[in-house]
Amino acid sequence: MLNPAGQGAKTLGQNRDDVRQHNLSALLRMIHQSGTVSRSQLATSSGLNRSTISDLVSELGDLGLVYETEASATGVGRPSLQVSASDQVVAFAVNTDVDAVTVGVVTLSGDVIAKKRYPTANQPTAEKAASIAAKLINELRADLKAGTRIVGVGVAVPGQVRVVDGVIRLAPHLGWVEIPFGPMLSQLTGLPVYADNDASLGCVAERIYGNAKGFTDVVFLFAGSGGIGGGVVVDGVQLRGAAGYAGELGHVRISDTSVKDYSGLEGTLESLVRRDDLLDVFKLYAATDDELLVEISRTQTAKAVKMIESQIDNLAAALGNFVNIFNPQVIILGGFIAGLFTRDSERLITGLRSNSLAAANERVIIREGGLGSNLLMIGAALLPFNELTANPSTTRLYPAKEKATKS
Amino acid sequence: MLNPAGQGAKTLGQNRDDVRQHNLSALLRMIHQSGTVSRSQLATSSGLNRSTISDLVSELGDLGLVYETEASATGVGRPSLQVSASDQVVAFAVNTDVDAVTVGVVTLSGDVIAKKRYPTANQPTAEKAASIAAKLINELRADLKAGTRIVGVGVAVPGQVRVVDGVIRLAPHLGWVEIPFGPMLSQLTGLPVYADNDASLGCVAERIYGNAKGFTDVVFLFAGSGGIGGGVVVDGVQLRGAAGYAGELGHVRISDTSVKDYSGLEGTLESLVRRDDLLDVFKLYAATDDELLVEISRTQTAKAVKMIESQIDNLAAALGNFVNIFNPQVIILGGFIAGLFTRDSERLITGLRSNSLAAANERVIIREGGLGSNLLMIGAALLPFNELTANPSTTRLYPAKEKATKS
DNA sequence: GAGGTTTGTTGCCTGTGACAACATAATAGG
DNA sequence: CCTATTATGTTGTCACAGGCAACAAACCTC
Repeated sequence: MLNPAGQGAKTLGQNRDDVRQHNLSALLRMIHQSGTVSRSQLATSSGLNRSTISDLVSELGDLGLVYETEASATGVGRPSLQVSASDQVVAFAVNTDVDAVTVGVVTLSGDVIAKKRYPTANQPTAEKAASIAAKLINELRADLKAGTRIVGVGVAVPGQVRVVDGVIRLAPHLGWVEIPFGPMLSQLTGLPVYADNDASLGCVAERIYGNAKGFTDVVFLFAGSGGIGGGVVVDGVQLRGAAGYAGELGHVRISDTSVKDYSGLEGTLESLVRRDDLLDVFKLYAATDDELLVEISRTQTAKAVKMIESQIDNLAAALGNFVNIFNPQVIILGGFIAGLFTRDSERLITGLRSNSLAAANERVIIREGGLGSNLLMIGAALLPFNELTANPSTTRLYPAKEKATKS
Repeated sequence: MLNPAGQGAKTLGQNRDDVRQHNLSALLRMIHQSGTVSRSQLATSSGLNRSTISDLVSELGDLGLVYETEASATGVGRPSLQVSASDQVVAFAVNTDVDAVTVGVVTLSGDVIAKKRYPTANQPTAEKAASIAAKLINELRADLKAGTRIVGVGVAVPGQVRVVDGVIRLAPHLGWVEIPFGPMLSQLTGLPVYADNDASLGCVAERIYGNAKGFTDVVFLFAGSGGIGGGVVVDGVQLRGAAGYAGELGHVRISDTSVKDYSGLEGTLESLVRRDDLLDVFKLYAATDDELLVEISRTQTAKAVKMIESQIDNLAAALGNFVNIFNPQVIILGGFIAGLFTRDSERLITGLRSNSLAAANERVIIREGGLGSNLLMIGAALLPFNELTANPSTTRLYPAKEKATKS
């Protein structure tokens, strides 16, 4: 069919062929997002006929993307076949951070089956990071079971990424400017590489697998050692903006102060809610996220309490803005700001209410993230998987071993 | 076909029937948005075959929604038939404001063919406003040419509207709280009534007919006597949020000050960029928008200049936030803030740049709105027209005259 | 007026999903 | 244990939408 012109249209493709592709894509997406679904469930939630589902699923099976198993009977009637996403189809997930490059292997069924972290002394240069990532990918690729097929590589970057071509425009903590990271890594690995902002990917991951599962309007805020990043899902679709830089929620100005954040902007959320400030009052010079969370939850020092309260108030002001702007169903907090929320959720909620319109804030749910340390692996892998689910029958897959070897 | 599950999916409708409906809808939307298009243009931009276009357009013609005219030849080859949206199909547009209720008649072809303004002494109650609107609608309906068919009524409200059922949750300037305005007006007129926030509708109108035409990512900011409203289009789709309250850009906090806006929120854009403050320094007690714009552009008083500069700086801070959040292609300014922009565009742009990330702001275009006083009429009429374009063959149309009368 | 070009029209064809009938596998109840 | 009921998978047929090719029509250029 044909996309509605002007309204979110990209291509106005033809019709006859596209119906089939569209339905294949929709089914594969459902299966991917659920991991395992029964055929009958696919039929009811898609509205397609049983016979059509049968036909489409078998085509996905022929493509090696899904497989069917007989279900243990659960109720009256003939038990429906269970359709599962293949775990023979994988994507590599890459996260380039200040202190390490991490690469994981994620299956289409949603599991992180391998992960390697390569610590770096200081911020690596982009060339260094790319070669580390390529090395880890090749190692992990060699360890894959024979028959495994690779969709591609997804990269989660703490900075602004031009999504169309994988160029990193600016990653302040890494000191990277205008780096064609996607093409570089693609050349080194021979695989298609997709890149996006880390927090945006985290948001989508939380929406599909985490604590925002089932919601269509999500605001995600993640605070790490490298400042505060954000991601937004609007009506089930990731907010990207004209060039893919949308969702920079940490750099939203909420105050007149001239304190600068890591990107040089004044009075922003990121400049006022700082991990380092907390470490200072706790007199810690370095700490893991877990240690910091413990400290936030138990401290009673007047000075520390005051700092925490001030950060909660600033966070509340920013969240109020996001509620006015997006009217989300759920706000997901990750990193140490989740600790601020659990420390004094009432203060945060009160502050949020006083900074936003009642109509918009009355039903908002605030939650911690649910994916923990696998967040960015799962998020980054969604990039190649989205390519696959969009075009199930035409996306090229790559073999586990580059050259034929006896195994 | 089938909407991609989870990704912006509402209903997962069937397939076979829907293709036709979908294509009809897409064509009608193209025709509606362009006013007049050639068949060959429809074919190329939709990707459908000539013969299919012919078939679909003739069906739209049978439905009385479009008509074809022979084109004057423009180049080589047989001239393509021009397809135009019917001006026999109309919608009523209603705007309830502090000092008046305005009702217009807008054709599917995009023209405002009639408009009546009914001034009110103070803020009207909702009942009063509904009965005025109904009275004006009935008067305008009686004047319609025989054969005209009515799609419905669209209402633009300065406040938060629950879009699904047309309930006005809060319209601070009007003093309305929890008013089922849509159902009220529907009962009085016997027509389907749709309602939405005025600025959101203005944004969509500017995108389709005004200075944001052709862009997919738009931020719209409108400042009137009743504060500052906003609307956003993301990837060609209006930002609505979970319940339809999204886009309240005027209530975004950008400062620590405790100045309150009309909704009681502190330090927001609306509290800092105020029409009344400008009137004060100009020593005007009341002024039309045009008078105010003239004053803004020509004043040289030190006090007034300072006020204008301060407002520009605050506006720039807010726009910087929106650029970081949405990464839009274009920002449209309406009302007196458009005057701030033309007064000193350089200051505004400099301020915007210092408040946003370079990657996101480097290509942003700032413009005034292009629809003038018809903005809200065109915007409100889009609500019923969207219903029609979504379901061209099933939407019920209403006759101009309620009862058969000899004419 | 002839040739080239673009578009509308017509009849036929293909692919896709719906549908109905039947087969299969479970539960429920006696 | 057998039958009735329910829900699902499978198969063959059918309807329908859009593609396609051939032809006709309307324009331009020379």
